[in-house]
Amino acid sequence: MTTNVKPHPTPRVAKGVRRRQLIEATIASIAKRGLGETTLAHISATAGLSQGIVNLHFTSKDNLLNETLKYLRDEYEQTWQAALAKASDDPASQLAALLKADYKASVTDIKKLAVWFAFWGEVKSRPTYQKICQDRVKEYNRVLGDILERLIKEGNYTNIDAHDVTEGIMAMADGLWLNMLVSARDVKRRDAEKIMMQYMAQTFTDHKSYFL
Amino acid sequence: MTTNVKPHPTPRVAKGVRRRQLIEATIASIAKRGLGETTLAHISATAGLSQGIVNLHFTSKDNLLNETLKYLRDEYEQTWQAALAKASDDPASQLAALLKADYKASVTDIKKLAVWFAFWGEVKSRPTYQKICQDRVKEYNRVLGDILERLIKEGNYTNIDAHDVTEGIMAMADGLWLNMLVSARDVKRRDAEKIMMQYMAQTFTDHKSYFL
Amino acid sequence: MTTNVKPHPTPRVAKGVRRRQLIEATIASIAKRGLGETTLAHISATAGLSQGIVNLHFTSKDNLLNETLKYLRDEYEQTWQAALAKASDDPASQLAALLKADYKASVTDIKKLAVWFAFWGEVKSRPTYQKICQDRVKEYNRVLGDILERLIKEGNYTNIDAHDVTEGIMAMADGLWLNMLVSARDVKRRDAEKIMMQYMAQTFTDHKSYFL
Amino acid sequence: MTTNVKPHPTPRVAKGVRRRQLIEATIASIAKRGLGETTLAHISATAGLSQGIVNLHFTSKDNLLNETLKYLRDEYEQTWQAALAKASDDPASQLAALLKADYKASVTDIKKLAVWFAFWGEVKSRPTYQKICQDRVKEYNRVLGDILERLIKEGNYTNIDAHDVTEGIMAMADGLWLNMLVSARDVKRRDAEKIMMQYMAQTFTDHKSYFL
DNA sequence: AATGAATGAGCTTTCATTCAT
DNA sequence: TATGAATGAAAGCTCATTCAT
Repeated sequence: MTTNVKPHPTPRVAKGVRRRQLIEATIASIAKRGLGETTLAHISATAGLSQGIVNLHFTSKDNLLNETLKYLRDEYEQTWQAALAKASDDPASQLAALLKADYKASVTDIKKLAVWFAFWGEVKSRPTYQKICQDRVKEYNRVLGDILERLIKEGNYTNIDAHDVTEGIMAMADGLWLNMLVSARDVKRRDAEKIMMQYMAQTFTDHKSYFL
Repeated sequence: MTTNVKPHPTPRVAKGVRRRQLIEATIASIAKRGLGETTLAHISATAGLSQGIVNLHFTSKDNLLNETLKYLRDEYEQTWQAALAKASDDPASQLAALLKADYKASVTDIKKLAVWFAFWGEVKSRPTYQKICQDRVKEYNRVLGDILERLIKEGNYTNIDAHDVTEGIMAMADGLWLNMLVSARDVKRRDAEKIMMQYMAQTFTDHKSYFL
Repeated sequence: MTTNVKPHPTPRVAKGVRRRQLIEATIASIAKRGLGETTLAHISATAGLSQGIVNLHFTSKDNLLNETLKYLRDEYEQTWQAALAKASDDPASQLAALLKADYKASVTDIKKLAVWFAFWGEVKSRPTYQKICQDRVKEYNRVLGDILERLIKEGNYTNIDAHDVTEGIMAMADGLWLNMLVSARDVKRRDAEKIMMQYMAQTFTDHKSYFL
Repeated sequence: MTTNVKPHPTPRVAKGVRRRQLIEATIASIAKRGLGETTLAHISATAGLSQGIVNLHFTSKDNLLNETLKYLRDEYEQTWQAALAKASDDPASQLAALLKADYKASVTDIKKLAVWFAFWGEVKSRPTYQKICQDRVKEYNRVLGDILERLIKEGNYTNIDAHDVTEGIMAMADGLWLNMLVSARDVKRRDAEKIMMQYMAQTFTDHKSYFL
């Protein structure tokens, strides 16, 4: 007469904890398999939980993916804002601090890059993703633009257009991420940072020392 | 055994023509719906052909996607090589011609950008895609590197590292593509070109006139 | 992502019960339509369950068919072993009991015969089927051979070769099954048994009474 | 300017020749892959001809399979009738000749056995197959029955029922074929013949010498 | 007579979602 | 809350059949 006992009566945890656990399982699964091959079964298995768990906590897969993207966006924002808070007030220092934040280990984590690009790949056909991805960039763009304007004014860089350089920087930053993802070429974290800093040094020649 | 089937009115065309037709339908469908939502039914319907047609000509969906990616890679290569062939021999002209090729209408076609990013999004988990994407970049990288080395030597830009600038340019180029795709910001084709050209002008100050 | 789905009223039962239900639906479908025309849709409909149910419980159609064949093999083995257990110890009684077991209603059930032959028809090209079919026969062959040896020794049937008669019996048994399946001729259950018993009576003339 | 020339302008042959060629390709394919896995593509490839060829000559796959089964039936009938024609007139000789014909190499060809069983496996659900298979047996059954009746009368085997022995023989014959097909046990051609002959020797004890 | 590209119904399989436990 | 058996729409792929060449 064997008394049948559940092996793991999964402990109850706070709602937020479970949600974060599932979001992180989602990131892990997308990084491993790609967005297209990621199923709810993979995600719940990665989290060590049961089939139905995602629908319980997120209602639908679509919603989980949206929340995952938002989570990454927020995490990214917090990272650069923290870096900025620590820097001195002068624009060159702030610029260097802001840009270097992109090459912290936690940001260039290849798993997270893979997830970013997975979502970018669907942006065109998924307005929700597009919205979230634009949000990621909007505030960053504004802050970066302000810093550049101050730097241009203070440094008297009369022939430099703040807006264009903002776009140039952001483009190069994204492109360096892509290279880290796709490339067999040796664009590693510190290389990427160096390339970006040289761009700045060549652009703001009188503030070279801040970047190199 | 299976069932009766009605006649078919489709005109016969050469095998290569049909394959290209299907590849183009694939690109159209990915651009419209995303890679994840693109089905063989969509593709064959877009091509105005029957369900089984893809398996007939490409054996499997996977194979069709690989061939589509290769097609884009080859087309891209032909575009920049043609642009280069038309330019004069001096490195600054060649550099300008090479980089500007990225902003021809046929290249920045938003549909094709969407497809590129759709594939990049799966690169991490699909070795075949990674291979093809690396191929796209390899030759370009070599040619760009050579031009930069010549320019640096001729122009006596002693403090510029050819390799780093190569990577910087390629990163910015990809990033500008991404911005064109994701952005609601007004990074349009000519803006993107302008941003890139200013990067060059600031880097190779003595050859400004070649870029602006 | 995929689609909305309505509730489901099916009562929960133990896994083993569901598996057996599906195996029996498989047998019914093969008997009705043949192996070649049996689809998972038929099987699940016969079981009164949904499309996906077979893959849920058996992973693949192939696996379901293998398990179905094993189920028949085991059931057959249990039948003749039970018959043998009930018989007295002397070899002639055991022989009669063993052979008569083949003509019990549950064994000659035309549905099951149809399934056996359906699988035999694929044996040559399906090693898994061949393996299972050989298993069915191996133990039976050994037990029958032992009984015959004892009978030959006790009865002093010096000119009879146990091995050959074993094969002869088994061949005739299978052939009678085939005749029951194919034939419009009146080879029914009791006829088949009579034919087999006469073969035995003619072979073991001094033990006639055990068979007739 | 390459003139495009068809590699093999398939030679035209008489209709009957092409049909037989396709039937033999069918047999080869069923023996190799089983009935369930045999496609028209396999068959036409085996015959070295084009896709549409079967429908051209046989209208449908179903019809081709029916014709294949008839072909085997006719071939079998011709074999045993030829053997009978060569034997002397006395019933024991005729019986021996008739039964031994089943173990000629051309009949026990494992490929053909595989095909027989493939069709038998579908007999229950395919009335057409059943009809043809019954035809195979009907005439044989009549002839064998006649021979046995003559032998019983001449030999004064008062306790032997011709009809039952007919069925017994036919069953054993089919069963031996099955064993040859399924078995890893060493039931080879000559073994099978020996087993059958011993059955006869034990049944018609006064004519032993005709069988052993 | 022969070819083989094209068709499309039908198959197996996958998987987001539901809900009784 | 959490589970996981059950669902069923939708996917990729197969293949008998058709027919312009």
